[in-house]
Amino acid sequence: MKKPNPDFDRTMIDGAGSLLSLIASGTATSRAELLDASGLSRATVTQRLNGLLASGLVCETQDTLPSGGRPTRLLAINAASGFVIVANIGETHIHLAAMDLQPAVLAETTLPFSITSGPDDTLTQISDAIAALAVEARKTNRLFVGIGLSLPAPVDFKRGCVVGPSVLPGWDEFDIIGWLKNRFAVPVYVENDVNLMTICEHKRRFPAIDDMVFVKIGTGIGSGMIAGGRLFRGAQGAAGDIGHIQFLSDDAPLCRCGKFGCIEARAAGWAIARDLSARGFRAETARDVIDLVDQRKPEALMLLRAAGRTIGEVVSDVVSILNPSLIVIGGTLARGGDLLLSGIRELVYQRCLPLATRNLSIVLSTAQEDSAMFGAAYLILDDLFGAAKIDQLLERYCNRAD
Amino acid sequence: MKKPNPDFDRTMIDGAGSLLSLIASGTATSRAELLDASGLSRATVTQRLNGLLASGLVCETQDTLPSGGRPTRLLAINAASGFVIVANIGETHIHLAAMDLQPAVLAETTLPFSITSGPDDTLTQISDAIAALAVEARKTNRLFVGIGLSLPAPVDFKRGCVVGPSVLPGWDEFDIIGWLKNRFAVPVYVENDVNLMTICEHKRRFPAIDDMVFVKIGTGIGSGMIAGGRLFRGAQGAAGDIGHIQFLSDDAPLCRCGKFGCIEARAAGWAIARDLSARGFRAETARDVIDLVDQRKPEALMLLRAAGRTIGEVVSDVVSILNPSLIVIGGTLARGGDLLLSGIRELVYQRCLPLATRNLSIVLSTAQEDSAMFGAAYLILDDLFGAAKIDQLLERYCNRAD
DNA sequence: AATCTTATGTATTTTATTATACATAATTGG
DNA sequence: CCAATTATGTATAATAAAATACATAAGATT
Repeated sequence: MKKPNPDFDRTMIDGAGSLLSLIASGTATSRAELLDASGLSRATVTQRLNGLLASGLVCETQDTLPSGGRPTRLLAINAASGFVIVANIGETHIHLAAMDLQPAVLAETTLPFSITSGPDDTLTQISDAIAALAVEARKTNRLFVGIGLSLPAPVDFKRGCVVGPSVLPGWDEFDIIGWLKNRFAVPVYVENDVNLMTICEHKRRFPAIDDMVFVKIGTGIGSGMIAGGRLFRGAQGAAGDIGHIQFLSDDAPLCRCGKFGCIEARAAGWAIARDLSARGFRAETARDVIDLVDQRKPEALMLLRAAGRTIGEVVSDVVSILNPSLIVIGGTLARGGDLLLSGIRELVYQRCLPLATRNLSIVLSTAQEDSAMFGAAYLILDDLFGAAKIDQLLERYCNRAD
Repeated sequence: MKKPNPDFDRTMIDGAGSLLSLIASGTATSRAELLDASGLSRATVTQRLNGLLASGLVCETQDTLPSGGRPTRLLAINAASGFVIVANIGETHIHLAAMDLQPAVLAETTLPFSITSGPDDTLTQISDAIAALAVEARKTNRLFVGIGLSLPAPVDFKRGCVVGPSVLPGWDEFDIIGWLKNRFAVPVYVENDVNLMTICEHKRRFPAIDDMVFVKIGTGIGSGMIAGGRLFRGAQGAAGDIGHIQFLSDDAPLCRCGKFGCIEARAAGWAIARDLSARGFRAETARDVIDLVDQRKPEALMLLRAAGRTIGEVVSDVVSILNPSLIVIGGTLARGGDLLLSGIRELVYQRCLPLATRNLSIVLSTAQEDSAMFGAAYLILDDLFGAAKIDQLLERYCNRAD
């Protein structure tokens, strides 16, 4: 494999990190904007930008901006210059993908997975798959920039471990970042799947919105929050864990957490499936519920609508507390569409103060199955191309080019 | 009045803003730390720091740090070099204070106030009082750095106005910042009183805690949130407005907002006073309630305990959603101490997942009446001495020194 | 008091960046 | 095709900051 540019010398991109960050974040997409945003002089910007262009990390796009005179050439991160590998641990499978810096999928794999597997076995399997994907991705002379892992459990993002008892027995406090860094010399990120879906939804559809909440209603119920434009994780990474908010009533059902009356036990996929089973239907998962809804079974329609109202109670609490400008409803049950949404809207507009709902939208997610994986890619790229870490990344690009 | 230092020349502090910010934020308190934190060279730091010292803005403290050799001289913002004026609009009075940069009170005034006064009249009164305080404070040759206004209503911080219907009729959308800037050529900040109390509690007692919630339980109920070390305001500045979160029951009382079952109608000062009145006591305000509690009237004790549990229901929702590491309970009813606290703790530990309560503390506020005013001062100083605005502030110091 | 240690200031050289001015490039509109 | 217009690169002088090395300060230790 040839190097992308043999005339490349590492001194050419000394100090170019800030420019790279500006381009990556979309703050500056042209030379003129770069001059403005960086505060550097024309000569310096030209010199450093040439370094970045020679390194292959940055490229000029096809498009130009007409300006009345010579058109402005637009700059962008060269998506082909690197790749990330993300893995999403689901309830029955692990999906892995190598993605370029767009991020767009380059290659994928799926592994079988049992929730009872310990972290060591699972991470060994994942590592092998990562290694295979990396070999593939490297064939096009890309730099391996990072690994992202999505888990269906509360995650302490900074420490990179699952915290608290969860659906993943044996993972509590296990040092995932340490384990993976031992095998791969790249930055490793671990995050909860709902948080990653939140990031994906925010980056893709609502990048301009600073305060939003994503609610995932699938087999379980969870949420992620964007506060001031950034994911809000709370003290232990448990922020947004709304599934086990309770409200009591005469018929409060038993939740899988051991308490009575949690909204999960009232409105999550498994709870609706339970209620449908009691009425003689065959239903176990959120998907079964949606299948029955699609068949227009009246009982399923009724239960989903009721679930919407139940969830609406909690969403209205969230709105009162956080005052977001957008609520996005996702997860398998969100395929129920307006059936679910109307109940949520009903309760929110009934319960919240006018001030909080004045500019509030409540919409359905358009995210696909793979949104957690894209979220992981966004998370990695935003962090690595951010001002704080960009110089380390540049360093790694240089070492490769040697 | 003499200038603090006649040998002062504005070119001496060119570029010294970043150093000033580092000192103000406490990031660097010595020359060595300044060198480290700024990344500048020894010569540059010496030169700019000398400028700051000559300007009177920065001073060396009495204390030095023993180091084995020559002791390290510590640096600090010279609290005497400037002043802010803050005003707190309460239900019956407006308190004003001039404060130095510590912040510590230099002079105070109180004005009578009626909630029905319109913004124009009120601001005229406030302005006159500010002008008088400013004359006083300027006698010691200080620079007037900013004005802060605390309001008992939801505030859109960026726009500087009250939003939504509130206890302040006629103030909705009134441009307070514009009005005051018209009269005083200094930065003006407007914020909700509970948010300011939150800032005060955070800065004074828990500066190291990144995620906390302050709950004010007085005549009404409100809260403020620190998320990631910063005040979280939400989309319209209504974040933390938890007083009107409802939960239904057979005996849901009517709230002053017009809905049934809000926690305010169940557990705020006015609601307890209402219940005590129904039992033949004379009680109207939160203070009346606390007086009866102090007299150990069983009915008052019982109602306060019950209020604790009611508030605990909402606080447990807040904990589930935000995962803070600290809850601070303040406001007049917080004088009820453990009587109130135990009910809150009981519900939170009962309802929240162990992960969320593992490292959670729930404590009483120690804040005094004036905490909103100190909060306002902290808000002003943190913003003006922050990296983003420090150069403007320096500019103003220079113009004065001319 | 002499010595050690760490803090702090300063002079000098070297390097990096800016400012300025100008040259060149790539369009649009006539 | 030409002029107008805006984008972009580059040479040069001027400036700011860093690096280096050394000098001095102020306490602790002996």
